[in-house]
Parts: sequence; structure tokens; C-alpha cells
Amino acid sequence: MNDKRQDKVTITEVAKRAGVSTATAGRALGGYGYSRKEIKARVKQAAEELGYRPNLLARGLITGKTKTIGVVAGDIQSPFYASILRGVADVTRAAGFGILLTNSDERIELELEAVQLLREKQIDGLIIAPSDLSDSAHLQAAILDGCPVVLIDRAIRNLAADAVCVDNREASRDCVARLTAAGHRRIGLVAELERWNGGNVADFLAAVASGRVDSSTLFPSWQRLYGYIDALRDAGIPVDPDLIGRVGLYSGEGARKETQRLLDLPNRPTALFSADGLMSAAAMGIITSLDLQIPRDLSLICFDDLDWMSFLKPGIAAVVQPLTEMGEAAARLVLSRIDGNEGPNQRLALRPRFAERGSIAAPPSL
Amino acid sequence: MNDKRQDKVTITEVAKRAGVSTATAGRALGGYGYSRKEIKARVKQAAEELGYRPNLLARGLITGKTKTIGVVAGDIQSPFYASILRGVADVTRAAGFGILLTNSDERIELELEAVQLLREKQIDGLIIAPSDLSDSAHLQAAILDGCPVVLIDRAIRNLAADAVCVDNREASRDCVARLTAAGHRRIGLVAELERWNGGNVADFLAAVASGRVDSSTLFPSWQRLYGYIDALRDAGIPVDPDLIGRVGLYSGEGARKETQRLLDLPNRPTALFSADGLMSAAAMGIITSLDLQIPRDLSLICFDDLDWMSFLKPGIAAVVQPLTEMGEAAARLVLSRIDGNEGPNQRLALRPRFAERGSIAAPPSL
DNA sequence: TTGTATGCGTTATCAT
DNA sequence: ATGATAACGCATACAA
Repeated sequence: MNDKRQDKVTITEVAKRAGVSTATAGRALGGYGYSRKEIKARVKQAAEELGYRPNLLARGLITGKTKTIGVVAGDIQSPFYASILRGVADVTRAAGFGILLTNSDERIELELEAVQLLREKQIDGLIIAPSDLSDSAHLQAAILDGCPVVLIDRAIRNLAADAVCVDNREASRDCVARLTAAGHRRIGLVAELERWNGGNVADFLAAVASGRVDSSTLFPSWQRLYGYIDALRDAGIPVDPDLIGRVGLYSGEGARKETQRLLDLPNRPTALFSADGLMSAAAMGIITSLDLQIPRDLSLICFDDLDWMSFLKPGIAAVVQPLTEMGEAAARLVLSRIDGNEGPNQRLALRPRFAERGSIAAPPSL
Repeated sequence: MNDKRQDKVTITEVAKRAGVSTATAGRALGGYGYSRKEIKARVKQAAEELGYRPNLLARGLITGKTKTIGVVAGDIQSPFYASILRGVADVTRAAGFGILLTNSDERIELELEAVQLLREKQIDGLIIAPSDLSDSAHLQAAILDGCPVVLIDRAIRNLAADAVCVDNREASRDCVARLTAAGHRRIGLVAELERWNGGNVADFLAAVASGRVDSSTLFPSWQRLYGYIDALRDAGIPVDPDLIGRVGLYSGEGARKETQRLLDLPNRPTALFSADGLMSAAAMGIITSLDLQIPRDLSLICFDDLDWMSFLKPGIAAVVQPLTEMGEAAARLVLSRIDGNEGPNQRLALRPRFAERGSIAAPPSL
């Protein structure tokens, strides 16, 4: 009965079997142009019988649209990107779009390759977590060529792209303020702090002090450092550079080292703020290995909520980013651009939630 | 200098600028056919100057190959699929392939839609975690049409597809044997146990007893139940159906309920075996909320290693599936088929690692 | 409402 | 080694 052989069945054969031209067959099946419903039924039946499936390559070649969006994630394996991706996938699927996925490993060379491949595959739009906030010619080119770009997690100055982020600086300030409110004055920070104009932490502190830093186009970890500085200033506490753990490369190993260093300090911090998921896991490992009791010996607050934080005893307070919502928003933005929306670029700053748990107490010596 | 306007530059314009035919330009750029290196250089320069990028739709239309593989995952958001995807992405990228990603939510209707879309987009191969082990006509059709399929995490009987799994039954038997060796006789199991020929646990136990179950083509959670039964039999312990927590739908809520039920049992189990990551997180939550001390009050062993298991005190023993390796293997298999490999179908069973940690002790009452 | 003819951008075929 | 030309499968302009 069913003919589903090696030979692909094209619209030509459907047309032949239905006794109409290919143009008519196309109209009947593709839902464009006009066609009598009698004919439409006949064509559809023929298509059914032959097991016809349109070749979207051919369609895309002529329409100039592929109904596919490209996604460049830093590391698909991390819960951060996985959740964002989930949001993107849900929204795009509902709109009948496919998603072409690539990893950049946060490296600009890989990102360049990825974007090129995606564009050669003629994606209709691009969602990307850019690896480099200054080198964005490839994104600029995409936009100029009519391929809308939506940035996620980070924004780039002077780029005509929409962006979906959270207000890292404010969320971070809020976190650290909770610690100062509890009485802490020596608060350690464990953060990536890579990639800021090639500058180091001291340079950054100076630049912030002189007010010449645009926090909205920093990498997230620098924004979080900014919020940390804000909170200390609000509380009248001077910033001690020794308490800023700069992990540099994004690795668990580096995070463990910096955490260890902070907790080995002669005048050890009484609270720790870890600036992302990877840092938090590493910090927690060290804390456990040192047999420190939270919050008796050390208060802890984390950016990014990981599942274990809610069922440890006590739970670990955390900033919960609305990750799938970010992915959904990014997808909606890019679809809207593809749809022809020409409005001004949006820079969405979604509000993270704060999960208050039992990891914050007054410092030990008080 | 750089012309990167709205108008796309095609091979025709490159050919014109280089003073050759489109055929020659194609050969010079595409790396097929013959062309003098003098000409090749001239064409390449012209391409460079114009910022030429090939249109992979057009190429795919004529070659019949898109250098794209489709992936159907259950839920991209879960660490399980995220890690597998990472492995797939690494291998495919190295081979110059893109990946088109979709979610099935483990629902056959969504899977059918997804596979159809992917095939219309003319993927060269498919990697899929099938939602239904009996309804596989769409996969059969793909294979017949020359689109190789690689199953992941689950195998389907009588389907000419390669598969990459782990030996769930054996790994599970090993886990439970560690518990019986420690002296446990009442061991609770928390597992999904959905989708087995529409049958329930009692039916399954009967079928196993009569030896008419092919464990290699069961859903993983049923394979793990099989291994649980194996271990009990080896230890001469009768299976108590009350100790088998069947979550049914794949949800944290359901898992919490079943765990709660098991731990509320009048003759409470002295050890728990949770059959996957979601179950483990749920079980851990309940255990924590009941203030049970591991392993003093309860021994625990988990299938799937989650990051918190290694830094809780004590750590939680777990079966570590080689997830990225599974993804890599699946990708290599599908690429090899695309490459023309016609050998017999492979059914890879990768060996999981066991992470021995402090969550196993002798039962309390001993 | 339908059919004819043309084109999308590339590779394949076959002369030369 | 190169060029003219025909595909690939579909959508679109235009004529009928």
C-alpha cells in the first residue's frame, strides 16, 4: 500500500497524480494563492497517497526564509544555557521554527566559525550569548544583511540588536546589602572577572570610583562586582581588594583555588558571595571540605539557583534568574523582528527572584 | 572598502569579477573538480573582496546533503540531555556538521512532529531518544529513505538503527547488590516505570519470573527495576511490591509522593535506590525534610550523578553514566553511516562508572 | 481559478 | 582545465 521508497516524491509527482500543474499543486498544499476546494482535496489526497513531504531547502531557496533560527550558546551543558535553550525551543517550536544550535565555549574564534556556518545555512535570525563585547563586526554584518540578532545575558554597546539580560548590578547589590544588614563587614566575592578591556580589578575599581563605567555593557561578573561595590559603599565599608576572588578563566578548579585563598586569609571573611553557578559549586565543595558550618561559621549567598541549594540544611540563599523566561523573551524578540517589526531596539532587563534561605546569619565574632 | 550590503553576493558575481564562468568559480571555491591554482587564487581573491559566502541551501538542494543532523531530545533542560547534547555537538562540529535541535518532552505526538520537521529540512541523519518503543514507523520510514537513525538511551526491537545505551540492568544490579552486601533486606526503589506495554509492575514481575522479557529493549527505568530484581534474587530476598515506588509520570512531584510513601511505610525500608536524577533530587528533598541522617537512618544510592552528590556530607553514592561520551558515540555512529558505512547495526552499551561515597552503611536495626 | 514559464544559487554533466 | 547548460524542488509573475 504505502509507497515510501528511496525515491523522493516531489510536488511534480503529486501534481501528475492529481492531474494538475505543479503550480496548482503547490498552491493547494502550500496554502498560498487560490485553488478550488475540490481541487485542493484531490491534490491533498494525492499527496497523502504518495507520502509527499515538502523539501524545505527548495522552499527556502526561493522564499529567502528558512524558518530556522540560530543559537550560539556558551556551553550547552551548563544548566544556565540549558534552561535558556529550553525557553527558546518552546517559543520557536510553537511558531513552526527550527533551531540550529552551536557552542562557542565562550571563545570568540569558535563563535566566529559558528556564526558563519549558521549564516551560510541561511538562518532567519540569531540568538547569541556573545563571547566578546568589543569584537562584534560579525554581528554587525549579520544585522546589516537583514538577519536580526538578539543578545542574551550580555549587551553590546553601539550594536543595533535587541538584548535580554537581568539587572546583575542591582541583584548583586541587593545580595550584598543583605549581608551588610546582617552585620558583615568582611565579605568575600568569588567571581569570574575575565574580559574587561584587558584591565584588572584595581583598574576597574578606579574606573568605577571615577564614574566612567557603563555597567549595562559589562560582562555579568563585572556587573556583579559593581553591585558588590555599590552595596559596600552604601554601608560605608571600604572595598578590600584582597576579598575579591578573581577566578579569571571560567573553571571549577580556579574557583576552588580562589575560595580556598579567601578562607585561608588571616582575617578571613565572615561571608561569601559567589557570583555564578560554577563558582557556587566550587565554593560549596571547599566549605564542606573545611568543615565550616553554614551559617554559623560563614554566611553564603549565591548568584544562580542550583537544585541542591534548596535541599541542603540549611538551604543556601540564591538569586534565581528567570532563565527559561529569558530564552522565551529572546525568541519572541527575534521572531518579531523576522516578522518585520522595525521598532527601536529593546534591551530587556528581567527581574531575578531572590530565594531567601537559611545561609545568612550574623558574623561569628559579633 | 568592504561591501556587505543588503544584496547577497552570489557565485555569479564572484565569477564575473574573476573573469571566469560560474562553474569554474564553483570548482575553485568548493574544492571539487579541477582548476589551475592560478585561477583558484584569482577566484578566491574575488570571493574575499566581495565577502562571498556560499548558500548552503542551494548546495544542499543539488547535492542532496545538508551537513546537518537532527537531534530529538526528551528535555534539553535536564542535565542528562544537556550533557549528551554537548557530546553530540562537539563531534558534529569537528566534522563540519550543524545540529538541528528539538524537544519531545517524551511525548510521541511531539516526537512525530519534530521528526517530520527535521526530515523536511533534509537532515542527513537523526539522533533520537525515542518516546515510544513500539510506535516507530516514522523512524523506520526515515531509515528506508536513507536517513540513518541512531537511538540514544533506549533501543527499539526490530529497527535497523544503531543504538547507544548503558547496561542499566547490570549497573542497577550492582547498586542493589552493594546494599544487600551491607546487610539491607528492605530496599525501596523510586523509579519512573511508565510505558511498559501498558502493563503494571505486577505484570512485569510475573513476566520476568517466567523469563519472557527482553531487557535490552525496555525503557531504562524498567531495566533498572529488572536489575533490582536480579540483585534481590541473588541475595535470596523476595521482592516486596510495596517497596517499588512507581512514579509514573516523570515529575518531581510524583517522585516526592512515592518517596514519602515509602518512608512512611510501617516497616520502612532501610535503604533507598533512586533510579534517575529527577527521582534523586526529589528523594533527597524528602529525606532532608524528614530529618533522616544518611547513612545512619537510611542508606541511599542513586542512578545518575548530580553535582551536589559529591559535596554533601556524606557524599551520595551514584552510578555515573558517561553522558558526553554517549553523545559523542552517537554522533560518530551517525556520521559514519552518513559517510556510507553499511555494516551491521551496532548496539553500544557503554559502561557506567560507580562513585562510591559515604551514603551506604549497615541497616539501623542490625 | 489555473497553467506556463522563469528563477532562487549552487553543483553536475558534458562538451571543448 | 574550463565553459555552457541543465538540473535540484519549489514558489511566483503573468497570461489565460
